Amino acid sequence: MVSLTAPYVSGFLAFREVPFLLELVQQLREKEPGLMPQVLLVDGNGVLHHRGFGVACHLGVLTDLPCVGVAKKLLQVDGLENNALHKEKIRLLQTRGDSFPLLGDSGTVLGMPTGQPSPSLSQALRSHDRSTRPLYISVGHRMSLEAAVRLTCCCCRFRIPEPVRQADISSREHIRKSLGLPGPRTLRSPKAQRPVACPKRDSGESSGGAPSPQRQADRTTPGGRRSTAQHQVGQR
DNA sequence: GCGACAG
DNA sequence: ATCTTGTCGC
Repeated sequence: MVSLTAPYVSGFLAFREVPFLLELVQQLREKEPGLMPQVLLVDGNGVLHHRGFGVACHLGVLTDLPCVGVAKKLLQVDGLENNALHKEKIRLLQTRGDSFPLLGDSGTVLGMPTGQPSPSLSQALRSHDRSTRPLYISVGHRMSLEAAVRLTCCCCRFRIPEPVRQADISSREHIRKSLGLPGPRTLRSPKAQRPVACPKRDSGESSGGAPSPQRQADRTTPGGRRSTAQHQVGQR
């Protein structure tokens, strides 16, 4: 269990979560090196970021592990917009694995002018046949966008890649068992709501024939927090 | 008032 | 992220 102190500010997610993710990787490295994953699926963006360097890039550089940014919402940056045109493109993704490149209008890659058609470093991906909502995959560290998209898709039993999904589920369970037991909403009684604690405000992989390369994700802060005035409770 | 808003 | 309301499939 960890206690997050830095507030969540869009564009600065890494400053809030990376210290804890890094510590986990380091502990794994010294205590269970055999379980060290070959790649990390990070709940957040890689280069699809205001400054081209999201949490997946931070963690990748600090751990020297290949990282993939897996976001559930489009970070509208560099001219990218979740507008009608974008939604139409999403609608055209027919089956799992279908994707399209997200190309900003800056004409730069990682902030460096190319003077050439900029290669996309992120894509919208339909990860499952049964889910219309896409995943926004972006290069984090030491992996091509193509490999990142394929790997992510191969990890999807449902919309969210299993490593991220399982981390999410277990972390929420851990929080539920420690702090009160809000438990998942039953959806039974329409009027069963807990009192509000806080009034307002605060308010490179498949080498060899050995399949099953990656595993382990990182995924951090679940939801639990929001009790005192700002933020606490992390997990794992 | 309205749009944005990775988690 | 969290919260609501509503729909659909198993």
